[in-house]
Amino acid sequence: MKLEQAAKQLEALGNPTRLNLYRILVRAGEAGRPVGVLQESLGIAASTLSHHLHRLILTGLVSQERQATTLICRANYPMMNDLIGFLADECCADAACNPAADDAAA
Amino acid sequence: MKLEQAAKQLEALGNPTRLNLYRILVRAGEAGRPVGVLQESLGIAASTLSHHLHRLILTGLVSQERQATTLICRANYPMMNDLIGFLADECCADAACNPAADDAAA
DNA sequence: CTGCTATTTCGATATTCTTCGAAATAACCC
DNA sequence: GGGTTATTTCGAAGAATATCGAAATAGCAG
Repeated sequence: MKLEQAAKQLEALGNPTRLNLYRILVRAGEAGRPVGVLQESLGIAASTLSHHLHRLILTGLVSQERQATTLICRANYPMMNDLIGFLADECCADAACNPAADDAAA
Repeated sequence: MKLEQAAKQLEALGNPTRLNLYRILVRAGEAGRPVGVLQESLGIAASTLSHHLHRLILTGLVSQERQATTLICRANYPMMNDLIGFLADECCADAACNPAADDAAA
């Protein structure tokens, strides 16, 4: 079941607009970014941005928090780390790129 | 430009069938797997598998080598490591998930 | 409650993806 | 060359995606 989730997250990041968006959020750190600021940064229609944000939120890669009328978006770092961990585990599971992982692969 | 390539690779992995396929290849290690074996493992039409393999090959995540009539497919580990590196760099660029990366982010 | 700003939802369109079977190609054996 | 197995390319159908503008909602200020 983990594979399905990983695929969804990878798919979410596998679109240039969303990857760019996600990168901005990652670099924004804890402060996050309001939707409006993201829209100006990306130069796309508000509805398009909303659509992409929704997809990222569905996979758990991004979270939102209301502050009055504006919505602050933040990257969900633990989720990203899980995803990187999944890829790394697959990659090194059979010691192909890291001989030291041999034992763990069993 | 790196972002475009990363997005393409993430998109390639962001499909359950392809992610599964890629995982099999990753776990197969240096030995790789013939296309026919992959087809049986995945239980999909040969033409469908060929299509997915083509996409993975286009992104550089998978390579092929002929051995007589069969084609051996292998995961391209360095490419995977690059991709993981890209994600990790974005993730830790602003020290949000790893305080020690502060300096590198400047 | 009225108005204002921020954001989402709706509806629509063009593009891309996924999947398959049938036919074509590749490499070998005899 | 003829036959056999392995794999790809072709052609097509249905589903999903990306994008936008217009209209609807959310939250606050008076």
